Amino acid sequence: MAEDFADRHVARWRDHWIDIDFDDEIEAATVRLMHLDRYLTRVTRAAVRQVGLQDYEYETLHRLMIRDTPGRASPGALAESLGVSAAGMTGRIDSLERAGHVKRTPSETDRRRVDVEATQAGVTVWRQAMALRGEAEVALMSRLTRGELATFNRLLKKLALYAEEAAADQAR
Amino acid sequence: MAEDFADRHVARWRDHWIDIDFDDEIEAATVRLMHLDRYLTRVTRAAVRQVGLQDYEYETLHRLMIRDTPGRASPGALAESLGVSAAGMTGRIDSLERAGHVKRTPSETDRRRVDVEATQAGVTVWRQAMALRGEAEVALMSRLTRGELATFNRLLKKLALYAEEAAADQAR
DNA sequence: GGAGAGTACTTAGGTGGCGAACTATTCGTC
DNA sequence: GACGAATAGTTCGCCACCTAAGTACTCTCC
Repeated sequence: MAEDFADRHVARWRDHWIDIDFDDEIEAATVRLMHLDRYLTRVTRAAVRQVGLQDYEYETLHRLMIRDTPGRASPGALAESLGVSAAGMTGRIDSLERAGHVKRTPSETDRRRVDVEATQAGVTVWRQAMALRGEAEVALMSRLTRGELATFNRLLKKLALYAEEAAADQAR
Repeated sequence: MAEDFADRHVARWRDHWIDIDFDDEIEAATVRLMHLDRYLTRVTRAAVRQVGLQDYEYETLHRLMIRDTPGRASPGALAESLGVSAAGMTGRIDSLERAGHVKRTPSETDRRRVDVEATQAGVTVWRQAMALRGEAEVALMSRLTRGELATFNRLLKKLALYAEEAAADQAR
């Protein structure tokens, strides 16, 4: 197989870490993982632009839709799951509301609360972006055979479980 | 194996994509990949804070160090490889220069150019952050056996090669 | 049942980053 | 060898996001 970015990176850097434990395989895996994420981010951005959304608008709409209560959430919960501050969330919702992709409804049971709900227009534009994005993901992942993809997922899951655990520990 | 975030995500969403091709394995792999990247980003941020750097300062210093001409680059090249605008780069270098981690030297051959060079202090602080970050990466990747890690890398590389190619095509 | 702690969201003020215009220099070509 | 195009970097105005403070409620418990 040809050299990729990570191979070149590791070859260049093996010598610079005489004093710190530097593991070629681990470094290469990390670099590739981050590289792939960047690629997916770029692809998503392209899809999002095509349907006329800002990145942050799509991201917010997306998180709103993939909840267990799809299309409906409190600003706080949304902010939390997006890793954005509550103040930042207010701004995002303002923008989405102005564009008509989302609407605020005051809660009736608790007057401090607000419900954010995706409008029909919001759902439509989100699904358009998702479809475009999905195509690019399929194109990428199709480089693996079904068997390889299954293996890949099994290994990713082992790592993901650890990451979830570690993140939960840290939050404690 | 226990359920992870991606399993729950896919289970929840299988029903919502009756009209668009939705592949469980591909979706799970994508979600896990992005999740892991987030984890690595968070871990890096923690390491960076410990040595008293801002995220963007570390990132810049890091990119400066992992070039083929380590510790030395033009602002333009740096901006390009960081995916940051030239204007943004000016700001980052200003900040790093003020902190004494980097210094600007006008080029002698081409008077439009400037060289950015890491100072001794900059290299030291970067290496401290790297060491901390490396520990976390090893902890994560150690969840895989050596054999699994090799397989993981082989699959990642297939995807990475495609991503590089696709990105190059798009730039054309 | 009312004071104080806690919660949900918004407003205010400051910062990094972006696109576009600007400055200074070099290259290409006639 | 001189003029226009290209290139490197910086400055400027704007925008999203952050932290901290503010507003408006609800909950706890004496």
